[in-house]
Amino acid sequence: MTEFTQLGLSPTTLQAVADTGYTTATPIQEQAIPVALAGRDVLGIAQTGTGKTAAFTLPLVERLASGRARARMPRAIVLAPTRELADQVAESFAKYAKGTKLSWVLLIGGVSMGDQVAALNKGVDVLIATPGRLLDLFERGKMLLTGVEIMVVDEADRMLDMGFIPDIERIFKLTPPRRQTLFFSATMPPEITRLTTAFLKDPTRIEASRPAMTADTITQYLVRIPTSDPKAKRAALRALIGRADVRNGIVFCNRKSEVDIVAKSLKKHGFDAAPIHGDLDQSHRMKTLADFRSGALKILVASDVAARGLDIPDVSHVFNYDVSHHADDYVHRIGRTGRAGRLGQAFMIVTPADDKSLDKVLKLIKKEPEELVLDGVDFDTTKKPAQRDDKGGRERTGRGRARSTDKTEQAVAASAEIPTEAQTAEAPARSRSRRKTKPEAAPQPAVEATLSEPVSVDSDRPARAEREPQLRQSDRRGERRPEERERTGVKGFGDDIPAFLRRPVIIHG
DNA sequence: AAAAAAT
Repeated sequence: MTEFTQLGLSPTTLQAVADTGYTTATPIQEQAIPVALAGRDVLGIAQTGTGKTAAFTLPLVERLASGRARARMPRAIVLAPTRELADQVAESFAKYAKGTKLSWVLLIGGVSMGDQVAALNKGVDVLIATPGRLLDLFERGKMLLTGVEIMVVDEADRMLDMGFIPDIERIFKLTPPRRQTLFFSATMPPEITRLTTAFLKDPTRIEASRPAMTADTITQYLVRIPTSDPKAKRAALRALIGRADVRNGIVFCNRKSEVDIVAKSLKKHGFDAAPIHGDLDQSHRMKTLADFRSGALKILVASDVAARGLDIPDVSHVFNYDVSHHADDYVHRIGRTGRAGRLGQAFMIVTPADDKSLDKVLKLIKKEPEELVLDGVDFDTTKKPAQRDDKGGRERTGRGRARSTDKTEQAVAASAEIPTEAQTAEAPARSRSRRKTKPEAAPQPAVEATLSEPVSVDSDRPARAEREPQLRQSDRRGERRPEERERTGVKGFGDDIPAFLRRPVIIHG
């Protein structure tokens, strides 16, 4: 166990760390911080949740604290793949740089350039950016990158997935070769290796990967349904979400349009749900995420924008409404639960059309998720309501036993019952696709241990720090619209980034 | 089959 005090940080920085309540450094922090403080390049192989963000923010603050930026000449760049991730880095700066005179600005798309340009003109030490907006501003002549002393690349493999590598390469070339580079990636595909070979100088390689695939704090379940009918899938989803032990959760869909539909449907059925994906405007995305973090929103319906990296405190459940087409996305999705040693559950709704994607997922996770049978959910959406066998409540997929799919309450109530082995053994809905997985693996009795009293969203949630972050030099928004700093439910703030983005958030990596 | 990110 290494304390932050042993890492060579200055008293000012240590005070900022102490103010966050952290005392012990994570492995990646322990290894990366001394190397970065010494001015050397770092190649960090680390996932989200390892303390990565602080591992580069702290040395950055420390090394830049003494100097001062000139107009349009930033001294450091942090590149992140998504706007939300960039914002999280900014939150990290708000915490760790508060004892210094450092200034920084968030350069992301979806918000007006005015404030960003003004900050650049005034002179800002650190650019925290997504590649597109950074290059856009550069091309407009709003900055020079020849004064960059340190460049940080976060989640490089995800940037690769998103086609950002040419942009990253270009930004590298715009900065002086003698800069220090801190480069982070969860995996090292060849293209990323090539990049590090080209742009890092004798880097210290630090690996702090978490246990390879899926954490064993996550229990994975698989729910097979006999049809791809969206109505049936939504009915199954409601049955799962309605379970008593769902404190909060994320529902992942493969398409943005599906995210909207599912969120709307859930709301219609009385669930506290809201959508998030890349087509929603930035302020809306931020607000939804803030609500979800604070516990004001229970169910987040998301595209893969929320699969990785986002600093969402532990959720109790992840629901894969669609099976990911890419297996690694599945791993990232379910990694939103079971964090920090807590227990989490992940469910995957599988239709016959998903066999191919499912195979890839199963191969990657090298596990056989338990098959959960939804009692009392009718998947035959073509038939009229019929009587329900309340005594047993055990008929399953109702191929011939139709009930209306909108009888959510029935579905939910029934699904909370624990299927017995006898019941799971011959679920008719499964027979068709089970051969795709290991046929010899007997289905397990599912989720027995997980049923519990209903838990309110707000219970057992730590009180959020009330401390208002300091007004920064670059926080022109705050200067101009001070009233927004007080509120969290800001609507219609247009191009301004609202104050809730500035509140303290749990730090991770 | 998709999502993300500059507009």
